[in-house]
Amino acid sequence: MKKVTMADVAKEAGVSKSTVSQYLNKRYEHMGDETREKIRLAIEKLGYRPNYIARSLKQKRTAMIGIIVANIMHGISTEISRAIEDFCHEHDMHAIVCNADDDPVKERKYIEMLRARQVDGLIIFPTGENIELYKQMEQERYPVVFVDRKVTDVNISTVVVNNKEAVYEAVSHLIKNGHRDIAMVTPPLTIYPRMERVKGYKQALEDHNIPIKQAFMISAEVKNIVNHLEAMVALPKKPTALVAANDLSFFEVMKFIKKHRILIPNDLAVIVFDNIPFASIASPTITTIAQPAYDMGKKAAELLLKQVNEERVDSKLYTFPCTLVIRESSVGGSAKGNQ
Amino acid sequence: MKKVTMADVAKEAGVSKSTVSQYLNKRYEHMGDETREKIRLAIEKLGYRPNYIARSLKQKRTAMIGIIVANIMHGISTEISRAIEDFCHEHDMHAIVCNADDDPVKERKYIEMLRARQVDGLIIFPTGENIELYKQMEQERYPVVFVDRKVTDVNISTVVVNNKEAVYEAVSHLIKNGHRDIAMVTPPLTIYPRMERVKGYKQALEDHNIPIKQAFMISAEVKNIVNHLEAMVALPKKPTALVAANDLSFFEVMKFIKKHRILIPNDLAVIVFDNIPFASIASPTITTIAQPAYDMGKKAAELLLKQVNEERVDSKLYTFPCTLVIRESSVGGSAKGNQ
DNA sequence: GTGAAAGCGCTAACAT
DNA sequence: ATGTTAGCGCTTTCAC
Repeated sequence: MKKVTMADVAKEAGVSKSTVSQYLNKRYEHMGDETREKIRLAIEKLGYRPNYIARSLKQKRTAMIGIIVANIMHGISTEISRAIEDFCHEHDMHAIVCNADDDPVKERKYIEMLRARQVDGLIIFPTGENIELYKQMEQERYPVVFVDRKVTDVNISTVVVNNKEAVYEAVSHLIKNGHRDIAMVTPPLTIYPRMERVKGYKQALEDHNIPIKQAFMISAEVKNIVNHLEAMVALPKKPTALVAANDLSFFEVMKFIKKHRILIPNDLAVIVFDNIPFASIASPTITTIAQPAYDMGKKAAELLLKQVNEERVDSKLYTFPCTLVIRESSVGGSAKGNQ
Repeated sequence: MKKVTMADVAKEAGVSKSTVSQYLNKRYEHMGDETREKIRLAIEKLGYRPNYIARSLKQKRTAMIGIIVANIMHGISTEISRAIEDFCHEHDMHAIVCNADDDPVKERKYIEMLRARQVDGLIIFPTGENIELYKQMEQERYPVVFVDRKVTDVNISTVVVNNKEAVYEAVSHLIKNGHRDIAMVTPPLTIYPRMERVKGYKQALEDHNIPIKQAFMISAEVKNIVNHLEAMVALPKKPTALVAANDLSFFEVMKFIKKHRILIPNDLAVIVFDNIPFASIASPTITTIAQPAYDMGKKAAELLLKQVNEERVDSKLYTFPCTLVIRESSVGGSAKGNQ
């Protein structure tokens, strides 16, 4: 584990450090061809590798950004992160991903850790709880973009989807197919997207003059969802359709469905918010509300890099539309199966 | 985006930089209580955040390690990475993950990029193609651990599973359940684990006096697997059971199964190498060969951190046993379904 | 075209 | 118990 520094290369090549530096930064405009060759040789001979840490210290720029996802278990986080990374690589930047695990304390820790490591900016799927910290970054004009969740009272560029409208469309689709007893399953309504999704659900029912039944509206910790489902199907009137507000709650629904040998879509039509991996290859297929992860990630990265490059960007909300990916076999042509 | 440096804190607190440095490194053994308090106040007042880049330059240690996965699409990579990260965090280190995408050129690029960023060590799921580079790191005594794949001719600590034995066990299980026509599906046999898995398959058949049929042995690029399956079921004698060598080939098998409305396990018993997310909640359930991802990741991280801390570690091969997770409904009690 | 020198923000002897 | 000093490896004026 030897250490070859620029000084060693300079000495070996018989030039000065600054010339080597020029070479490394490909500024060979004013550089003799033979000097250039000497340096190339010296680098190769010594196996020299530049130290980006030292460079960053001087340049005040690491060419790294941080991504803090609220919860890596949500498939959508990974998809968006991948898109961000791709965009970064195209611009010679690197992204480092951290998982806040839905914990504001961890979120704060990661924000501080990444900033201490001098990342050039941050893309955050905010827990929403560290308002003071968000505000401080806003005020310092530190480059930040929020994704997935809107935070009130903070003026930071944000990329989200049209949660409410997308669920509205999905529920309307079910209604159009004859369903009137439609359940919704969601983790606790602590964060913005889930609240929006429930709004869309309620609005759709309302607009079609279907009363909202509290019993069909399950909002509980993931580990308790199955219990609530048990209670729901014990009712005299069972739902014929169900909307899961995200992948995690959907997995619980699947466990339940499997246990009770419920058939999709005959016994129960199912729609999920989120791309479920293999939704299309599983039997039965599952209708999904797909978020445009790639576009969102790309947009977020683009907004961040603009800020990093000191372009003036006024913070606004970018809302992307979801797509209802209808796989008819999962929704059924009618609600008769269960009556 | 102001910049508050240690000097500012020192001035504000009326002490010297070194005292502030001591404070930050929690070496307050020999520090007056009121000095300590003055510094705390100054830091808070100025909103000072230490610059880890500068610290790293001096200390020659970044408290970061790199993970280079061969292909992030393999679920196992993610699982092992998570375990590595957990272990790192317990030891106040951070891990940054890169995806070589099965491309030796990208692998090389990432190795160089991460080393230029001065990561303290590397955990690599090697493509196996950059032998010279591996050897160079070995020779420089740069801390490296390989995971998942053994590389011949390079003396680097490696963590793998007992691929051959695990498949042997799985195939024997099928045979015990009456199957004799057992197919194997795998991506191209370019890398170590796949070759081992096929060896286990062949060995099991041999030991049970079942002739190996070339037609039942599909080894093809993922996108061509479905075509090969089509050809296979067009044969007069179809297999009654199938082993998929990894998750990616399994997904292809699932597409095929769905298209032809093949029932598991009645028409075809299926076993997959790799934990398939939701194998247990999907209908039908799938029997899997589970790799001990957590243990592997932990072991790899442990081996690496030992090297980072300059403990002498002799490079050896650590082989972890897999578990055959039998979900009977997916394997069937007999092979009669298809005859 | 190339070199000398002054830092970037921090740590770690060594003084005091 | 606190301050002084000399770098870490690189970039970047500014001379020559």
